[in-house]
Amino acid sequence: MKSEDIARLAGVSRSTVSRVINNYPNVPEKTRAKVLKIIEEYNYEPNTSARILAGKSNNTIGLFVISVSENDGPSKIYQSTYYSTFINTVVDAANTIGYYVLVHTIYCDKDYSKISQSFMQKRISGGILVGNEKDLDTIKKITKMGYPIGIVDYDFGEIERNNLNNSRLIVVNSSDFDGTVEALNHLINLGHKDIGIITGRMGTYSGKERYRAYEYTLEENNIDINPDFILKGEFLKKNTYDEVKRLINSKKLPTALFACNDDMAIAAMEVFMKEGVRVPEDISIIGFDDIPMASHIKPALSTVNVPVYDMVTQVTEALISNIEQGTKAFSSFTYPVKFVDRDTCAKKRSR
Amino acid sequence: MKSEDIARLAGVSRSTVSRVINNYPNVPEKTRAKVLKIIEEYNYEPNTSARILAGKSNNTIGLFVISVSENDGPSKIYQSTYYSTFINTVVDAANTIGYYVLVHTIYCDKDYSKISQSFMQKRISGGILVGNEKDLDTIKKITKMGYPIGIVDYDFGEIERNNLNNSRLIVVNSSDFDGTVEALNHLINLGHKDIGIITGRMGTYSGKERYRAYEYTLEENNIDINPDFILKGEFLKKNTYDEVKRLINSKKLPTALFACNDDMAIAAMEVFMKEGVRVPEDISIIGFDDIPMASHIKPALSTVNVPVYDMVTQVTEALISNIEQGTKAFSSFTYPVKFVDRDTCAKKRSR
DNA sequence: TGTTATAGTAAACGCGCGTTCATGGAGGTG
DNA sequence: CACCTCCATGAACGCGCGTTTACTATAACA
Repeated sequence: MKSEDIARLAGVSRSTVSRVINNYPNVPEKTRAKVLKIIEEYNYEPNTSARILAGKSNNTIGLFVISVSENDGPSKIYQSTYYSTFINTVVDAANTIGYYVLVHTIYCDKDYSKISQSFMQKRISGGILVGNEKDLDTIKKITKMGYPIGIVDYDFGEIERNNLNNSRLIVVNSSDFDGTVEALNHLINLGHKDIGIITGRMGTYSGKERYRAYEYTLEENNIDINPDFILKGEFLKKNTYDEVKRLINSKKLPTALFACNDDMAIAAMEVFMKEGVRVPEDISIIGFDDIPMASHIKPALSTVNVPVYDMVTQVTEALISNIEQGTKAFSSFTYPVKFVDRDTCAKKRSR
Repeated sequence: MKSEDIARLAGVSRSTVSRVINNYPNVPEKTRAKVLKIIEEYNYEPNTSARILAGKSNNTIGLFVISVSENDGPSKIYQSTYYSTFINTVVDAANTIGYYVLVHTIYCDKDYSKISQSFMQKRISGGILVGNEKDLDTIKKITKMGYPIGIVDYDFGEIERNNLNNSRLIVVNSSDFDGTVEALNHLINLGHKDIGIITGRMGTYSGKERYRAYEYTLEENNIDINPDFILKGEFLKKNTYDEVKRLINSKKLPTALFACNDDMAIAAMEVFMKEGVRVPEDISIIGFDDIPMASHIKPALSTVNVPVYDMVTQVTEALISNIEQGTKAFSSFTYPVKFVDRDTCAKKRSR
């Protein structure tokens, strides 16, 4: 069933059918109704490929979820729960406005080329980058071709430094620096001075920001940073276990630990509790993100709430708006985060 | 940049370029190399729409996540965590074999038409149905058009009853009946006779199967079913709270409760603990699915593990294999589930 | 050397639709 | 009644690529 068939059945020409489908004004109501009736009757749907080829937008955006290769089989699906919710939100927001979403998983340092490839092959109208390290070269390449992209969690400065101000770029961040400061101040107010950190991936913006805020806050409060208290994490539970074990076996334990995300905070708690270190009596813990599980574990995790849903909806809507209006300027949004105190923080006890 | 440009630059005709791209045998190695060099040099990527229009497969499958409309704003993303992991798994499995995935969210009873629409408009090679109630009419329609679809969790019987045996249909189920029987037998072996259930959505296969197993097992063990102990659930935490509260306020409490999924089990536990009913001392609880959170809450939830990752990977691979081979027969897979006893089951105490 | 098989390639058509341009007819005005 | 305007509509072209067909140069053979 193609538009030609509809035309024949309706006793008009293909052009008229096309005009009806695309809501052209200059077709009389009577003819329009006649054509619409046939379309309805035969369940006709125009072929998207042909439309795109003939110059129409394809109403499809690409979502690129950049994750870390795990190769742990089934566990993979657990690790990525956080990013999974991104997908749902983007799809929902886009579908609502009549856009389709083509989802890709990109593994860091491996298949960034899939991104520009998808743009060129599929002629998608725009893309959204979410997850770990976003490759600057890819971003440059895409924007240079004139395609719009939305990025969740990216360094504004990087945009200016690379003269990307006039690109069709949308960046949505959360105020991670402030959130981290707030969380750490809470620990300091409880009397803690020996405050450790499990860092995130330093190649990501939030990873850098959260660590930067850690250094800043401690310095601001005249607290020396103990290098032994800095655990190198990857935003994953995976290697957190070993790092925390090593911390426990070292000479001195901090009295508080700030983890750069909830997954690592939860992993740390598991190790502590298994090794007989009580939370929060012996050590206070704060996470970041406020994933659903944070409020369900015992003790409930104190953490920093990030409005992921709002951020992702925003980037999706802003992207589509950019697609339709063809804006050629960089725009950005920053969402406030909020420290949520639950049951993993306690006053420092004098030992 | 189109194939004509490549042809000109390589000093050959467009046909030769096409032959190179599509790996036709009858083009000498020298010419092939020359063309490939130009393609590489100019980063040429053939236009997918044009290829599809010219008769090529588009290597894209549609994923239709059927969920329940919530309209709870942000909470929506929490509710759907379970299905979100489906998306990731499908995308990963498909991408690995070189297929793209177009993701749609379908709300029950509302936009089933989006499914067939996507098939006709986008000319996707196949589709996967996941989530709540799958609309039989839609399935009939798609298969009648000759398109293959994979379904996770669907009644085999429905296939035969509707003469869909010769359709390109793939169904992947888990042995929910057996799993439920195993879980309930565990409760019975602990001495429980007053066993309640929070049902799932009865329009889904697993919802029906798990309830059927409940009736079967109790009858098999000569235990009368107390209608007051049957709570009507929807697989969501949402209305579970109220149902459980009502149960607590009624004359008699069961000594064990089987929830048709973990979300509802966890919701029930929350209510019980808030109302001073101890788990598992006062009431034993078992869930279904074994979502990540199940093992993290306190007390850790006893539940039935479903190999979601394997099932979803299977349906994706089977679908793509069907697409490429054009098999015209129904095929099905059933995955075993396994009861996992954690900390929410205890012997029945004599009161 | 003449003939036939063969490999390599170019030209042409079609995929389904959007769009432009030309045409014809209806209605209005002088 | 003649002329012009405007609106409805159909014919034709192009989007980029796959494929079929036909042609040409080369190799193989007698």
